[in-house]
Parts: sequence; structure tokens; C-alpha cells
Amino acid sequence: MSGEIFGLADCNNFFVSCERVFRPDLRDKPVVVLSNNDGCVISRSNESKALGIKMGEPFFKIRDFIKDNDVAVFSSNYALYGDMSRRVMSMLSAYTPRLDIYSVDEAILDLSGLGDADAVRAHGKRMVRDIKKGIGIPVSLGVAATKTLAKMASKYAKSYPGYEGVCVIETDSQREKALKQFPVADVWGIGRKMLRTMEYHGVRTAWDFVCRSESWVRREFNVVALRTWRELQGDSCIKLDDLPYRKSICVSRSFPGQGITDLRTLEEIVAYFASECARKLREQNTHCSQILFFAYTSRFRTDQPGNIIQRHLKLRVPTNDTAEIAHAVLQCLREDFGTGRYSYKKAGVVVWDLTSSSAVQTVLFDDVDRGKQQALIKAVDSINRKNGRNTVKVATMGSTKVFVADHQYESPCYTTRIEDVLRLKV
DNA sequence: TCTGGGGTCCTAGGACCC
DNA sequence: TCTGGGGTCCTAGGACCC
Repeated sequence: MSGEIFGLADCNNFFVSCERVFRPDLRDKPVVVLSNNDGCVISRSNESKALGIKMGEPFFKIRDFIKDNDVAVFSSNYALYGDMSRRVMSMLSAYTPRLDIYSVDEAILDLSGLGDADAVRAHGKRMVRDIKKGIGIPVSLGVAATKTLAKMASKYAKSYPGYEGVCVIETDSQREKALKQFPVADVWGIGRKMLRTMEYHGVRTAWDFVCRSESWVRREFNVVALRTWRELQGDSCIKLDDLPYRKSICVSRSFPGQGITDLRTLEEIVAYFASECARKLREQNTHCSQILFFAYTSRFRTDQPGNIIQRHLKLRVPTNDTAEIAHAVLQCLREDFGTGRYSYKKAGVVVWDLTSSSAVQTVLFDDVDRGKQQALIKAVDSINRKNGRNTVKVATMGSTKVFVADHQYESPCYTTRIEDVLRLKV
């Protein structure tokens, strides 16, 4: 194969697969993983998919169905998934000179220059086998001349066991055959809205889509769709951002039950959001120049007074200081909280407009001693690294765990907490 | 009773300027 | 009251992704 070749590696049913690594008894059984607060289904094993359980389905609606069908249920355990993801990515990076991590369970590999399709396939199969053996996570690899085609190939790799986890699209006739069998709804970049227009025009498969003219795509959609259309033709035009850091960081939660009506409680939570944002900023060596704070009442309750708090803050000097960000958002919260007649179901803090910490523009008349502030941050971070997160924290966060989310079905942190490491019986 | 969390990119429209 | 044309920049919201 010549020219640029992309591999898209995708972990199968990632969260479920992570749980199964430590619960081999659940192999071949229906399993689901729930979102925060056990709200809805966010990962399903093949058996659960076969039972008809939908992605994003609210848990309370299918509780009985799950019991009747003996489906194993897990609350989400992000410490476990994050750690497993790092392991997979680290192994993937051994099979390519360039790895772009696209999401927690997906990455794009540069597989150019490996030789003919057979050689690429052999390389991929070795990789899939090694990861399964070394970590226990099943991975599918799609290979093609564009990222969108590679993504499609990875879905074929996943659905046909005969491929042994690897599907390579090389020739035009292979591409045509693959496109003809592929529902346009499953194409990377085509969502609900675009699908409606596609259906209206009788476009059902990816092949129907590529057969339309460029001007038709432009007219009916936009430049994003045009790029997807080109990619499906084999013309690579989607660039992935290779910034070494994220452009925005968001920490938010929905609250279980009736929500939160008490200012003091919400203050503690918001202080926690702010400190997480600041910690993540420092982790990737960035400062933020803008902050967004929001809090909403339930959008499903029409019988109660609703409120939406949304405040934007622009900073004169970029920061990644916990106390500074916390102070700013807490002030917004106190001003806009209302009188306690609202019950807030969701809140969050977003920081964006990020710059590298090494290039922070200061102002001449600053009311903060930035040198002292950085020294304090450094000291706090080093204590927390040694003694665990939030050993030192802002006082507003309080001393107790401020909100206990519903996590009825949480699995142990097998890989990140020493008490949870599996013991072998001998 | 109970409905996730964290991202990116694009675009239309307003504000402002000449 | 009527009332140009063109450019830039910013932002909110939409659409998409996992």
C-alpha cells in the first residue's frame, strides 16, 4: 500500500470490556455500564445490544427488563477506565511512529510504509493479539487511506470474527463494496440532523452518499459534510488537532434525587469543580483566560420554578490557581443563587481560552503577586501528589464528601487502589 | 421517584469600523 | 422618514463525536 495509510484502533465496548477483565465470569453474558448517578446506559456488551438495550437509555425505565434478563450492571468507574485506557494507548504506541489519541477508547495510527496490504494486516493482527493478551481488552483495527474509511473498516473488523480484529480497505473495489453495505447513519460525522435530510433524499448507504455530486452536498449541508464526502472517496482531508493540550476543560455533574436547594452545599460542590479545573489546567501546563460557571434546575420538571445561571468571566491575567478560580465562581454563585426556592439538578465550571503556562502575559498593575502564587501552588501540588488528591484544598470544599452520587453497582478500582488489587488463592 | 460527562468545530448574526 | 457597501471580530448556539 502506498501513500498515507491510517489505522483506527477502537476498543470494543470499552467500559464493559474493562469490567470484564476482572470478572471473567461475565464473558458471553449481557453486561451494561451506567453513567454517573446510575442515570442511563453508556456501554453495552454485544449480548446487551442483542437484547435491544439502547445506548443512553434511562436506567429506571429498564430496571425490570434488566432483572428479568439477568443483565450484569455496573456503575461507571472512571478511575479504572482511565487507567486501562492509558495501558492500551501505551501498547498501541509501540506499533506506530505516530499515535493520535482521539478519545478514551480510540486512537489513530500512522501505518504508512509498512508494505503491501498483507504486511499491514499481519502487523495489525499482531497488535490486536498482543493487547488482548497483555491487557485483556479486545481492540478492532480498521485500515484505509482516510480516517473516515478507517473508521468504517474498524466497524467491519468488529462485526466479522473472521477478520480477527483487522479490516484493511485497499483497492477501489473493496472500498465500493464496503460503502454499499454501510448505512449512511453509521458514517463518522453524520449525525441525527443530517440523517433526516439524507433519508428525505433517499440516501441510505454510504455509497448512495458518495454517488451524489459535490454541489449537492454543498447545497444540502456544509463544509463539514463535504469533508466527510471527500474522505469516503478516498481523499484524505480531515486533520486532527495535534495541540499538546485541550482547548477547554469542563467539570460538571448532575445531582441525584431532588437536586440541591441549599447554597452552602452547592458552594462546596462548585469549589470542588473549580479546583478540579485548576488541577487539570496545571496537569497539562496551561493557564485559562476565561471561565464559565453554570447551574440549572431540572429540564424535565415543569411543576417547579426553574432557573438558569450562566456567567462568563474574563480574566485580566491568565491563571491556573485553584483559589483564584474558586473565588471567582463562588462569587457568581452567591450573586445568582436566588432565595433557595430553586432546586438545582446540574452545575459545572468550564475554563477555556487556554495558553501555555510558559507564555503567560502579565499586566503591569496586578493585584496578585504571581510569583508568590505560583510558589504556593507548587507546594500544594507536591503535597497532594505525595499524600493523595485534596489533602490540601480550598476551605469552601468542606471536610466531608459533599455529595454522594448514586453508585450502587460500582466495581473495585482494581488497578489504581492498593486495597482493591485482586488476590490470588493458592 | 429516577434521564451522563467531556470534548471539537462551524456558522449565523450582531457590533463595530471605514 | 427615507438611508451603502464591505470588512473584521466576537459570540452563542448547533451539530457532531465518544
